[in-house]
Amino acid sequence: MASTPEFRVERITATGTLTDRVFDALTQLINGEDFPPGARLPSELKMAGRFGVSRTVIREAVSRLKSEGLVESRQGSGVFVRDRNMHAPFRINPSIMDSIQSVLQVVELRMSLEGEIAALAAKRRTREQMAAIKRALKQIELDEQSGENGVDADIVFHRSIAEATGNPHFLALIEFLFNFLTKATLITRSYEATRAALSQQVKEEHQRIVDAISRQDEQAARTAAREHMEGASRRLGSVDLKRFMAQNGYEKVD
Amino acid sequence: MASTPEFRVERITATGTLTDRVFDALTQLINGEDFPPGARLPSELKMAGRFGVSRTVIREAVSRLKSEGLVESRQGSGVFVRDRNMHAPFRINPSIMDSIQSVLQVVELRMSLEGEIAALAAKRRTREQMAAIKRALKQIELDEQSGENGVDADIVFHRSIAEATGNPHFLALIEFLFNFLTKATLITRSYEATRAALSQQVKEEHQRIVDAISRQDEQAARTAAREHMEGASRRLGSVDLKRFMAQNGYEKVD
DNA sequence: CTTTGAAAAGTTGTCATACAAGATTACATA
DNA sequence: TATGTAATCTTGTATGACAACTTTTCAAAG
Repeated sequence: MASTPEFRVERITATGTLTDRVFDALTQLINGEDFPPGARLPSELKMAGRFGVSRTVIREAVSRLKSEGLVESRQGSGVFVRDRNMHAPFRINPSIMDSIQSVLQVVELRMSLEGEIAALAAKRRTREQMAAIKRALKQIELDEQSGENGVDADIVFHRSIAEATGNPHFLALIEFLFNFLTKATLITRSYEATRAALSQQVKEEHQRIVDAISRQDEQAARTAAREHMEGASRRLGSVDLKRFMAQNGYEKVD
Repeated sequence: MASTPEFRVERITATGTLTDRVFDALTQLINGEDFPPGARLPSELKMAGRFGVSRTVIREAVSRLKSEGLVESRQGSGVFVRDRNMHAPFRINPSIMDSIQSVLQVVELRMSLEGEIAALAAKRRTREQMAAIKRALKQIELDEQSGENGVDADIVFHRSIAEATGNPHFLALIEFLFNFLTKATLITRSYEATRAALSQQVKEEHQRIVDAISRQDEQAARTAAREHMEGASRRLGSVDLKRFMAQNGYEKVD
């Protein structure tokens, strides 16, 4: 019975399209106290009035809120804040990828996962999955010999292991993290390519993972994967990531 | 110099608003071969013509594509498919949460993380963070005594541990997973509440985690957290999740 | 023939208006 | 008081217009 709560039109972002700004403002209001879960947003017409924009802009902003899972709209009734639930996606703000430390934090997340993934893969892999893993490992060598940078093959390799867990969420999450780390990985590999010794090191790390999974030794697989990741992290830390990112068109901080 | 590639208007979803359908169709086209990264989508006017809808609908669909990180638009120039990068969010389709197995897969993901989180927390926690963890543990007991279901306090507890890792991504990811598992957790706790022995069991599991973190024993923390999660998983598996979800208004499969 | 520069055309961003479709509210009537 | 229907409100969609910006075209200058 309570009427639509009043809300402050505060702090409209100064940059970007009007839709961007309204979206940001509404996101703030929803994440704040102004519109708790279940609350109804003011009508599009009212919001247009308050924000001083057209209904078109409001609708596009709301459309994005829907996409983010923050609200849901019911024709004839209104737009309602979703009950803080399972529709909100997991995001990593790309603009944080501007420091070595930030990248390493994502690497650390991946590292944690790779260990568990390897262990689960060791426990559950089928014969077919094992074959796929070995194929992927072989492909890495082939790529190396033919002068490819090896990133794609590397991703296929780790993905084949994630698939062997039998849990699709591991695969999905790993792929998501790859999106962030692809370029960083490329760094490492190309860096390594200039040093045969290091490349050999990586090869051995890979082989240890595969062997452990092959003989279904959970603990060894976890350890091998973790060591591989730690090695990657160490190698990554030794290049000037910041300069690399600038050269490769990474986005600036907002 | 190549002209805008032709595209098939295929398989427009049969349900939902026009915006939903166009969004789905465009998503398919982008994920397929039709619009590779870097490609420019046809102009909004052309798409409106092809799909047989107004430009309004196209714009709202594109607005959602932007929100998903699939495309970016440049005024005066066009809408371009982003090259596979870091803007795509990680999602778990809520509609898969309809079977016990699916829920357990998410639980397994969380389980893997909790172990690593506990280990990292043991390694890095500050004195302040340790105090926060102990406060959170105490709050769980208080809530239990005052008859609360304890879910909120439980979340705060695990969150305080994730914070102690010093890596914000762990916290963000754990919170994301909580969104899926909150109700499932509630199940377990309320189930446990009816059995003092089980509740005691959980209390001991919690205590072991805290102790290990307190004395900065990485391995013990990992083991304790993993055992706690395995226990939760076991307890979760023993209730009729499907019926519970139906009673608690979980969404139906689309 | 090449370069230059400005007009023309194309595209996204924003506004305004209108009506359709569904939901809610108000109110007259039984 | 209960009921059903009209009035009203809200979101969904369509259309037309113009602003802001980019790309293309093409004629004039060198």
